[in-house]
Amino acid sequence: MKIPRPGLPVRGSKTGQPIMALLDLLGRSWAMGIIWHLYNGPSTFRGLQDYCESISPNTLNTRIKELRDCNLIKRTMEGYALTEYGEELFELLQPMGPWARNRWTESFKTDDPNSL
Amino acid sequence: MKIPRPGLPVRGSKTGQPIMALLDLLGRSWAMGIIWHLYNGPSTFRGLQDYCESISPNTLNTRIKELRDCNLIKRTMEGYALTEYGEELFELLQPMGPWARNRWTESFKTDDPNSL
DNA sequence: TCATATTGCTATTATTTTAATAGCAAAGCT
DNA sequence: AGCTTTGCTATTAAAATAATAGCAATATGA
Repeated sequence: MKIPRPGLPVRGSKTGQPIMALLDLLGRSWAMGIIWHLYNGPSTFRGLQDYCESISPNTLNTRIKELRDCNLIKRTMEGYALTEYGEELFELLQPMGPWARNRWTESFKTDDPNSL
Repeated sequence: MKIPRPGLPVRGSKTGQPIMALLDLLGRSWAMGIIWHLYNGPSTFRGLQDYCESISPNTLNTRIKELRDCNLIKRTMEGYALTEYGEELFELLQPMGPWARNRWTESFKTDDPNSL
């Protein structure tokens, strides 16, 4: 699949708006999970495989390549790690954790249809 | 594909941590794009099709169903719209727009390998 | 009332992604 | 020399998505 880049057309958007390219990139299987995991520290290829319980090496490889090409992760001596950009992005994603745990989970418990 | 739910195992995570379920849901083609678009206001099925330039009706349908089941969007008389939860989630996603435009785009212009 | 348009959707087929599995070369122990 | 770890590639199978056509229900307009 074509690697998205801000400024170039991507899957579903001919304008190349940076946000569309970013959503395309992050909306691929495991992309956000990899970023999420790497915030805990560098991880080897096989460490990532273990974390993403059902990813295939092909897919992981592809995703790694894409994320590297897009400046979000890099190789280090301890394995793959977030770049400074990757860390910034993670910090934007981070609030989703508490929101999912607290608010979103709660939405499944409501029987009041008006609240949706 | 199985619809993710906080507390149940999802693609790639047996623990069912809410964040994993959320990342699974959002990491499907067009899911974030649909949420992004609907923040501008309600949109019909065909309006969404136009927005997602290359989505197929099957996929759009599936995605709509998933997002509805997960309490992020709903049907209204003016078309599909974000629920209160969907709006909250969008607001968490929103900062990615400026970041993509300003910081991320900039990362592609750098020739200094040390900055990555 | 008859045609036309819009909407939400299904069906079918083709293409693209992803998963499952095996395995290999290089490097580092022991 | 044998064993492990690491980062992959190759092959095949399954699943997701796209492309395209089209339908039933409701509205609109002449």
